[in-house]
Formats: sequence, C-alpha cells, structure tokens
Amino acid sequence: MARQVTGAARRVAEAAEVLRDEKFNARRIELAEAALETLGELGFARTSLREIAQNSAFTHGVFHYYFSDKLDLICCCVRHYKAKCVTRYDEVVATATSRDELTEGFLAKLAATLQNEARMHRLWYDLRAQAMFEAAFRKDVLEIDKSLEAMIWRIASRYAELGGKRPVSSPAALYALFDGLFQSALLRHLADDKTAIPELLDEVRRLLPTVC
Amino acid sequence: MARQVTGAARRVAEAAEVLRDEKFNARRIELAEAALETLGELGFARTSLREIAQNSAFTHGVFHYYFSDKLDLICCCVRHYKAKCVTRYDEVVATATSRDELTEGFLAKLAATLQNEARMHRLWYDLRAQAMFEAAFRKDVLEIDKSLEAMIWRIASRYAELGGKRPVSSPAALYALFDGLFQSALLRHLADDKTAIPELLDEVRRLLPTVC
DNA sequence: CCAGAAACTTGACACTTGTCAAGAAGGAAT
DNA sequence: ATTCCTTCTTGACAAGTGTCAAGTTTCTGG
Repeated sequence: MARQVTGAARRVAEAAEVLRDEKFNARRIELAEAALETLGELGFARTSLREIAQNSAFTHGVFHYYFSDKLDLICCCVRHYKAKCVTRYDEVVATATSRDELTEGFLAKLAATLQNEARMHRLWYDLRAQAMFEAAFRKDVLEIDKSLEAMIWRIASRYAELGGKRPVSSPAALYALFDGLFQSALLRHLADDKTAIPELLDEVRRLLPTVC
Repeated sequence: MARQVTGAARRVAEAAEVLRDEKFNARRIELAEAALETLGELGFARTSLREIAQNSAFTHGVFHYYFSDKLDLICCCVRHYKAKCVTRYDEVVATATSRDELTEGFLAKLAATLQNEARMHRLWYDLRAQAMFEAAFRKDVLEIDKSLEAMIWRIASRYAELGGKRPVSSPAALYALFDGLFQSALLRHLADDKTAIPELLDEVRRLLPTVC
C-alpha cells in the first residue's frame, strides 16, 4: 500500500511538473512573439534585449528569467517563426483542382505575404546569414530551410500532378530558384520598388509551366 | 599675363588636389581591405571599429579620419568587394572553346571560391540582408546584385552560344537559381557538410544543359 | 631649414550592451 | 495565517560601443 501511495504521489507530482513546464513554455512563446516584433523592425544586429522589452509589455528581466541568454531567445524565435511559415500554401495545394487554380492561389498568397509580412521575411534572411557566422543558429536554420524546400516541393509536385507531369528538377534546385526570386523581390520591395511584386508574379507565372 | 599665371597656378593647385584625392582614396581602400578581414570573420553584427583596428596595422582613430562613420566605412568595403567579385569567371568565359571546357572551368572556379573565400561570401549575404533594414546600404547592394546577375548571364549566354542555343529563362531567374544554390551550399559548407560542394557541382552540371 | 598643413595617435566622453543579484509580489499548500 | 516556491521588477555592474577633440608626428612647399 505504501508503494501505491508513493506511486500516486509521484504521478501527481509529475502531472504538476508537466503543467508547470507547459505554462513555462507558453510564456516563452509569448516572449518570443514579442521579440519577433522588434527583431523584424530592427534586424538582429541592432536589436537589444532592452529594446525588445521596451517595445513589449514585459521588463527586460523577464527575458533573462525565461531564456538563458540572447541566443537562446533568438533560437526560440526562429523555431516559433518556422511553424507559422511552412503551412502558408498548404490550403491552396489541398483545394486546388486545376493548374490555373493552383497558380492563382499560390501567386495571391505569395504577393500577400511579401506585402504584409515583409518584416518577418527580412528577419529570416538576416538570421540565415547570421547562421553562417554563429554556429548556434545553424541547426535550426538548416532545419527550417529543409522544411521550406519541402513546402515548395509540395506545390510543384501538385502542380505537376494536375498537368499529368513530373517536376523536371530536384527539390533543392527548385527551392533555390524560388527562394532566390523571393529574396530579390523582397529587397526591391523594401527599397520601394513598386514593380518588384508584379514582376515576381510574372516571373513565377512564366516559370511554373517550364519546371513542372 | 596675370591671367596666364593664375591659370597656371590654378592648374598646378588642381593637379595637387587630384593627387591628394587619389592618395586619400587609396588609403581608404587599404583600410576597407583591412576591415573586410574582420567583417568576414565576425559578420556585420559583431564587428566594431575597435575590433577592426586591432586586427589590422591601424589605430581606431584612422578609420574615423578617413570615413565619416561606420556605415561609410562598410559601404566602401562593399563597393570594393564588388569589383573583385564580378570578374571571377570572365577569363573562363573568354577562353573556353566548347561547352565542356566552359562547364569545367566554371565549376572549378565555383568550387575554389566556395572553399577559399567562404568568409567573403558569407559577408556578402550578411550585408545584403542588412540592406533590407538599413536604407543606406540599398543602393550599393542592388547595384552589386545587378552586376552579379550580369556575370551569370555572361556565362549562360556563352554556354548557350557554344551549343547554338539561347538561354531559356530571364537573367533574373537564372541569377536567382544560381545564387540560391550557392547560398545554400555555402551555409552547408560552413556547417562542415563535406557533401555541400560536390553536390553543388553535380546540381550545376545537371542544370546547365537544361537552362541554356 | 622652417612654418603650416596633412596624417595619425591617444585618451576621454556619453551611451548602450548582456548579465546578474537582491528583493518584491503573487499564489498555493500546509 | 504562515511558509515556500514561482514569477517578476529593479537597479547595478563591467565591458564594449561610436564619436570626437586635443595633441603628436610626418610630410611638404617655400
């Protein structure tokens, strides 16, 4: 009986700990989300913990309570950002019943995210560049890159399927192409080049049938 | 005669000023070159003027003497870096007499620069990302991007010409493709992925005949 | 040779940075 | 109600930042 009691007690204790962990993690994500605001505004190089805190409802001490250091915080930000990103086109891929429908749905989302979430995208390119200097970022960045590649591949595969074909290039090459075009369009868009988005759409519209 | 003398005096003064300017500019480039060492090592975010000075033969005051501020210095670095970069493949393009020769020459240079100048390349990607945040960088970065695009286009055009064909995509798309592949390979290479370079070469070897 | 300009050094300034320790506030269990 | 743990605030610290002014050295034209 003693064993049962201690067993139950341990289960209760473990449940409590799991709860605490979940709460802890939820808070971390709240903080990461707040940090992403400032990071997207200023970029990695110019963002300090104090600046993050001032642009949020938190004090700078909280960030140190929930994160071991600055890199820990930013890694958490990157990981959180990932989850949002890679599903952007999934609905379009799932519901499109023709090549045209898929094309237009994809392009609409592409234009919208370039327009409305430019700050998050530039942060991603910033952090990917940081990963080339800071080894601590590399694992997460490479992982996100892989899942973005998979995201593009799902679109291309579906597009090819709808035309009874198969993509003509590797997932890596296809991702490189779209990522390169997107990155260039983003920079031009941020430099107030009004033609950046339409020209990206034209380019992708022309490219899609030739690669799939 | 008075006019002639003053005219001659002015010419001498102007010549002296041009000389001073040239000397001034040469020194700026010397300093920029020294700065590039540290920038390539640490990246934009972690590099301070004092660090640059300590890793060089100069004191930190000289940098402020020759550059109005940190941005001015780094802009100068970027512009100087450009001139070296865009001519990398010109000799190969000029001397190759067959598609194979061009391919192999290009791939050899590609592998070599990825291997030996990885730090300069990662700095370029870093600064290009910074340009998305810092307007002062944009003009130079966009200009360099354009000339890199032209560089790739020269290779592709020559490759197509040697096969009696024409490139099938736009200069922008072609550059996006190669730049994306290179960037990804660079990151993997820096993460000690030994397959990064060979896989890049394979990919490019496969791609070249399909796009030109 | 010498005065004045150019080139450079040095040290200081005001400020920001990441980090952390000491303690306050809040809530839950005994 | 008291105690204890989690959560958070506040203020401080040392180190590092860009900038600049005052001085020193080096060069150069007369």
